[in-house]
Amino acid sequence: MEQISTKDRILDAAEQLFADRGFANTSLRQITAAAGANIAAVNYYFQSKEALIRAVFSRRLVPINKRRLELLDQLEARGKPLSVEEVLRAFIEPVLCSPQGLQGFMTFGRLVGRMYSDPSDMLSRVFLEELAEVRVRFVAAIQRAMPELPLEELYWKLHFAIAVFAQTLTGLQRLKAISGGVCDISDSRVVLERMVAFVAAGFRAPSAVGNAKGEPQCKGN
Amino acid sequence: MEQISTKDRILDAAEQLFADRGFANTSLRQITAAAGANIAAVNYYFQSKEALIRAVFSRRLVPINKRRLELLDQLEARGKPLSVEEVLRAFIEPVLCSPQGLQGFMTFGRLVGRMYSDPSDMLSRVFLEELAEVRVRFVAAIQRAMPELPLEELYWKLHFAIAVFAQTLTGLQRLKAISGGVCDISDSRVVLERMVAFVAAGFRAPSAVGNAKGEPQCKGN
DNA sequence: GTCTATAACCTGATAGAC
DNA sequence: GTCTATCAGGTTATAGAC
Repeated sequence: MEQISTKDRILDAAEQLFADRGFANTSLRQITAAAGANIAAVNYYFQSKEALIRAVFSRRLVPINKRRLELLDQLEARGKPLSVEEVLRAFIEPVLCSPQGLQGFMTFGRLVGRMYSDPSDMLSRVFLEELAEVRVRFVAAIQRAMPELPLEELYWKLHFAIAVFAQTLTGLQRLKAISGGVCDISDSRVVLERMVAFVAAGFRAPSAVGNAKGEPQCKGN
Repeated sequence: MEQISTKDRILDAAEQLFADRGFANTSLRQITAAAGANIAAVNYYFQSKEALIRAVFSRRLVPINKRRLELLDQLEARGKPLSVEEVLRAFIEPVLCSPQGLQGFMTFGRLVGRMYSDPSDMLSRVFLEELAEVRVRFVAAIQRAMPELPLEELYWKLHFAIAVFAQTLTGLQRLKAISGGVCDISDSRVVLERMVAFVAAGFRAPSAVGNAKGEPQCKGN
């Protein structure tokens, strides 16, 4: 019952450690030690650290992206207009509902956030590649949900939305600590709805460029 | 005219490199090379890499935090109720209006974002310490601006707000690239107002917990 | 498939000459 | 103050035995 392959144990350990400490701060030795495997094994199954990172990601992201597109298909098949909330939910729900339950969503959520904010060129490239199709579909869906929104604003707000999703998941423990335990982070459903409500309101906010004509308090900019 | 001290050249180079590549991915050798200094100099002026990181931060953050509190004092001295927008502006404006103009705001903004999302214990500790006083004051100010907002919700929304600020600044170049140049990131005033409008709308969004009672699509959570 | 041993390299930090 | 030289330890990756 408990026989998980060495390859999977390495993937599991890598996922956990990358989520906890980031990519640059996690060595292959730490991973193989945690996995009860030998340092050479990671090079036998994967060729390099970079390839291992890719594998850790794809393992979760491929089914998540599949589920995202399914949910979007369902929404669109319904025929009638989409709400921003529905589109946003279709995007995040598959992350929160990972097969490992809450524990899994915490781990992979942190991992996604780390990857999104990692400075490495390779990581952002992988991240964007892996999300390319999903991105196109969801941008179109939001455009259909808010046809009056100019494209430039849509991109800005999408940028903000991704920031909320990514940083919220990586920083949940910090939120709990800073709030002195006031914030309950144990129910992924509540986390999802809080994020969606905040972001959807931001999407509906009126254009901000008018305000920017105020006195330029930043001399030189 | 051009004689900047070695210490300052190291700080400048470190700031730029940390912003570009993160902390773990930047070596002291790269920094001293970029600064035209010797590897031993960084250990002469600062004791360790950790101390250098602290110094890079304090140099900018101390005046920024001072200005933040000044702006908040001004708002509160005015006597009458604050709006969320005013409080948020008082928090971010000092970052955007760094003395080095747009270039400086881009660099330090990226740096702040990196620090906020860095996995290292030491960095998050420094970050929170450096922000402790400012945090208390601004939490109180937002509470005064939105007295009806429950404390738990306030913390959640603050978490989202910080995410938007931090990730937006680190990812401005990415936004420009993904949007195909549609998004203009050159005017810090516009960036500020877009962030403030989005976040303020999120703060005013109605509570989301009611929605969370829907069918638990996440089995097991 | 899994191991040991090792290559080749980079890291932060420091001692000591100038 | 600024340099060279070096230390002790970490890293990824690989060759070759079992």
